[in-house]
Amino acid sequence: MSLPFNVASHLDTALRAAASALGLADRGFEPEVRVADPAHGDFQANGALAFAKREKQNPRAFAQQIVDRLGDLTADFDLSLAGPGFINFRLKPTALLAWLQTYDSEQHLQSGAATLYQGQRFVVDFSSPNTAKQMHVGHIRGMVIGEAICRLLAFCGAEVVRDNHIGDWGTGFGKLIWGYKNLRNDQALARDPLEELERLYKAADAASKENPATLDAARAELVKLQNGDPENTALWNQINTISAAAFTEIYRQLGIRFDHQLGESFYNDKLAQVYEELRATQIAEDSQGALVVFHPEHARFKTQPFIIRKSDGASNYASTDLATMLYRAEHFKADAIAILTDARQADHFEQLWLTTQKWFTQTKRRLPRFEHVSFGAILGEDGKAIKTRTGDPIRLKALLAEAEERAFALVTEKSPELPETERRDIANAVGIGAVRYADLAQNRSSDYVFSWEKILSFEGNTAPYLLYAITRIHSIFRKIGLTAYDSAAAQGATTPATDGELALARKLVSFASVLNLTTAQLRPHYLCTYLYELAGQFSTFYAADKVIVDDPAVRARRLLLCQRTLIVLEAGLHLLGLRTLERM
RNA sequence: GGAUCUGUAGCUCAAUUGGAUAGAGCACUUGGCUUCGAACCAAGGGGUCGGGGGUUCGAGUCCCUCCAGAUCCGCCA
Repeated sequence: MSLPFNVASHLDTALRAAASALGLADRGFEPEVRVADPAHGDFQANGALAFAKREKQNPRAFAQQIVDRLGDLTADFDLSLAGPGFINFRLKPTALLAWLQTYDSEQHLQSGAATLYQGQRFVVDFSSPNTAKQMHVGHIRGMVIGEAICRLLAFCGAEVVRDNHIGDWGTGFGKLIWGYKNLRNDQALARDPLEELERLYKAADAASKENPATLDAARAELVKLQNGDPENTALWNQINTISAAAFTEIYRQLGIRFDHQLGESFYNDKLAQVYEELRATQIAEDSQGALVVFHPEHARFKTQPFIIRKSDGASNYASTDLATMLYRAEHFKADAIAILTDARQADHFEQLWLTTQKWFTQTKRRLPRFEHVSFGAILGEDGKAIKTRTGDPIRLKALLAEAEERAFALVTEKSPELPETERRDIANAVGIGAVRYADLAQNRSSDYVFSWEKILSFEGNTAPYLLYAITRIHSIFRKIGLTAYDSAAAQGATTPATDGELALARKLVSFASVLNLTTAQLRPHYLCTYLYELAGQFSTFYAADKVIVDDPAVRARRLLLCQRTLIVLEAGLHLLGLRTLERM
C-alpha cells in the first residue's frame, strides 16, 4: 500500500484513530503533526504534550500508549519517542522510493493536492488600482502576492474567481475632468496618455488648493458625472479605457489575469439596497448627517464610526465595499472572500467584516469566510511609505525594465555563447522573476524599505538560485540525450541510500505540508523558503553524488531524484507566478 | 490621547503561530573546477531574540510594563 500525497495528514488520521482506540474519541486530542527538524525525524507529533497536560497525565506515558497503537505505520515509518513526549516519524527508504515513484508529474502533484479545497469557491480581490494613476513599486505586492495566492488555491482544488476591484469612482474624478477640460496637452496625451492624465490630476489638485473657485468647478464636474451628464460620462469612459490599457500591459508583463474587473462604479446601482437593509435592521444609524455603523461590543468601534454614506448623500468606499460583499456572496456564491490591500486599511476591513456578519445574519444570508490579506508598505529611504503624490515614486514600468537590463548583463557575462535572442528571453525570466520573488519571499506582514540592491539581488534566497538548480537538472538530461521528464530514465531505480539522496528525498515528500501551510495562512513566503531549501538540498546532493555513473541502479535512482526535484521546483515556481528555463 | 502593526547576527530576512541546540543569504576568513553547468559546494567566526517583569514541563512566539519606528482614528480609497 503506497503512501498518500499528504503524509502529514495521513499521520494525523492514524494518530486520531489511535486516540479513539484508547477511548478518547471525544476528548479533543489534536495530534499536531508537522514537518520535523531532520535531526529528529521527517514528521513529528506534539499533540500528546498539550493533551496530557490538560488531562493531568504523564505526557511521555500517554505518548507511549499512542505509539503502541500505531503498529500499522511501522511498515513505512520508524517511530520513536523523545523528550517529554514528542512522537517522531522517520520514513523508511522503501517508503520514500514508493512516494517518489507515485508523484511523477506536476499533474500528479496537483491531483494529490486537490483534495485540500475541493468544492470551495474563493473570490480573490487583488491589484485593484486607481484609474488614471500610474502603477509604482508600491503596487507590486498586491499583484504578485494575489496572483500567487490564486494559483496556489486553484492548485489545491479550489475554484478561484479573480476580481480586479478597480478604483474608478473616486471623488478625484471631478478634479481630473476639470483638468482634462482646462489644462490638457493633446500632444502629451497622444504620446503617453496615462502620464498626461496623472499630470492633469496633479495640476488640477494643485489648482483647486490655490483657488476655491476651481475646487467648486471640479465638484460641479463630479456632480455632473454622477448625474449622468453625457459629456462627462464619455470622458470618464475614455479615461478608464486609457488606464485599462496601461494596466493591461503591466499585467501582461507579470503574467497576471483576472476573471472579472468589476470596479467601484459597477456597484452604483446596488448601494440603495445596502442603505435600506442596514437601516431597516438598525445596524446603521444617522449621525451628524451621515449614515454610520457603530459596534458597541467592540472596544474601538463603539466610538469609531464606519461611515457608509456621507452627509452629502454621496457614497464612499465603505458603501461600495458592502455592496461588493453582497454581490460576491450572492452572485459568485463565494465560500470565501479574500481581499488584498496594504495593512493601513486593517481598521476599515475589520469594520466591514463586523458589519457584514451582522447584516448577513439578520437577513438570513449564508455567511462566507472572509480574509483581509494585508501586507506591509514599501517604504522610501526616509522610512515613509512611498506615495504617488509625494516625492519621487519609482514607476513599476521602470523597475521591470531595469530588472531585465541587469539580468541581461549578468546572462551575457555568464553565458556569452548563447544567442542574443535567447539571452534576452532568459533576462526576462530572471529579471522579472527576481523582482516578484523578492516580494514573495518575505513575510507579507512587515514593511520594507525599497532598494534596487535588494529587489534585484541575484544571490541567496532568490529566483536566480532556484532557476539555476532547474537548469542544471535539465543539463544532466541533455547530456544523456533524454528529456528531463522521460520516465525511462528512472527505470530500475533502487532506494535512496547516500546522505545527499536521502535528505533530498525527504525534502520532496514534505511538499504537501508546505502547500497546506501556505494556503492556510495565505503566505507565499512559506513556499519560497521551502523551494529554496529544496534547491539547496539538490545542490548539496549534486556536488556530493555524481548522477551519470556506470552502475545502472544508482544512476536510475539519482535520475529519479533529479526528475522529482525538477517537477517540484517547476511546479512551485509556477505557483509563485515565475517562468522557468531550461538554460540560462 | 486611543488603537493596530513592527523591533531577531554588522546588513537584509526566516523560525510551521507555545516545542527539541534561534536558522539562511550578503559581508568577512579558509578550502574545492582537467570530473554531470563554480549564477555552485564545503567549513569557520559572528546572537542580552529592543529593556524589564510574569504565566508553565517548555517562551523569539502568550500576558503586563517601559523604549523606538510605522500606520489608523467622521465623511479620501
